[in-house]
Amino acid sequence: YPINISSPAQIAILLYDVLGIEPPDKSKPRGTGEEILQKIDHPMAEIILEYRGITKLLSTYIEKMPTITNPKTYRIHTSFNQMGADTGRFSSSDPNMQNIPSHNDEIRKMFRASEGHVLLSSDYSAQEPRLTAHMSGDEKMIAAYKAGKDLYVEIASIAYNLPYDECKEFREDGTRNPDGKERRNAAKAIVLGVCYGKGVPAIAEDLGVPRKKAQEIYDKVMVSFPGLKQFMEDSENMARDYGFVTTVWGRKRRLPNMQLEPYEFTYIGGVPKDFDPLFDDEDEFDDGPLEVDEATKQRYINVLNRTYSRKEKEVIKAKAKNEGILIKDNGGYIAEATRQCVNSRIQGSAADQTKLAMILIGNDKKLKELGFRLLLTVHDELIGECPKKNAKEVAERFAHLMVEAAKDLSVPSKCDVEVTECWYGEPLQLDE
DNA sequence: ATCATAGGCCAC
DNA sequence: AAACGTGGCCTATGAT
Ligand SMILES: [Mn+2]
Ligand SMILES: [Mn+2]
Repeated sequence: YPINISSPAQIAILLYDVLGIEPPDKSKPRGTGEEILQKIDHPMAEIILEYRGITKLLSTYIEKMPTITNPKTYRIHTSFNQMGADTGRFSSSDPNMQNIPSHNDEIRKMFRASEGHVLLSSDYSAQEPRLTAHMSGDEKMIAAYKAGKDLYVEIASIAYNLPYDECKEFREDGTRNPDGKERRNAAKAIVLGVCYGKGVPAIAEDLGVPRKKAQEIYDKVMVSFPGLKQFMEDSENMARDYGFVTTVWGRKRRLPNMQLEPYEFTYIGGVPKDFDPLFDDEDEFDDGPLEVDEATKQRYINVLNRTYSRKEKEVIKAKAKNEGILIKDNGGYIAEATRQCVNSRIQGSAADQTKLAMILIGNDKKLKELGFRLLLTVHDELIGECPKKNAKEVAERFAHLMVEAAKDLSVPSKCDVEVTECWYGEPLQLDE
């Protein structure tokens, strides 16, 4: 029988039914995602992965772009959606120019500066961690950035109890240190994971270390940077109290789910199971459904809070249903909102900074005189073009204004500028 | 044809 | 036993 290799459903039939392979991830018994296929030791899994990789690039980028270029200018015109993301970030669509593969030599060559011009791309270095350091006020984090240190290296050295230099990718003499790189990567994964609300088990999985080891590192990071832990708790409390969180520059993100009750109770049918209108002397029924009384709610809440297993919770809910009471569990929504609290403040502050930089750059007379024009924003990065001869002057001004966008913070900002012919291409030398 | 959803995957 | 945040676009699939 022919099968469609582009159909996840048909691939699942092939792998799990026809070939009888055991699903590596029990929570996704029919999954065919990249991580799952990598764990399957069968030539078919490898072939599917290869096919996916190629067709993704082919359909989304290589075949798509030529069909939407302006026939006269050969330019592509994207839409930047000012309110595209709830955090304050732009989104980009039709086409999305914020997810062009950056590690693929073939695709990046597609985008070039116009004749006689160069592309300038300036990327904030560690934008989000720096803003996290600022917002948290954590002395050690701030000190690390003030001293021009690499925070991830700093954290690795604390977590592993090793000198700073043992946690760097490169040694003083310029030779590589694979152990150092691994330590730094682990620290980076943990800091980012913490900021995004990742749990310890998932961090362990990422790092390929036992859960216990991941927990150790996690705890050490939290103890070493008390301001960070406080910042996370403050962010959650802000959202619980006010229903929103704010960024460094005052942008709000509403998170109403933080104010949900963990459980909501309603009578199925609007009245208790034993409700008898003939013997009910209160007229509450006319005003809508009856509310479950506090004592009953509390009884269920006490039982529910005694267990952490989803299965047992389901049993309790089923029992309640049998007694005519519907229990809505908001735990999942609250957990999600709790992760969004911290992340939104960080991501939103970064978006603010980048947008402020865009305003400074768009209003700058000098850049205008030098023929510079902003083309794209990719969250922590701005891309523009200018005449080749002005490249050096523009590059300096460009980066300066991006740093200037956040000048009164407790940590410095830093930008890396690249001047290229093609997007992500080989850096050009800037003479004169 | 157009729309909605799911699974999957690209970016930061 | 535990979803890591923010997006958009691809194909498949089933409904209108
Ligand atoms: Mn960056
Ligand atoms: Mn970037």
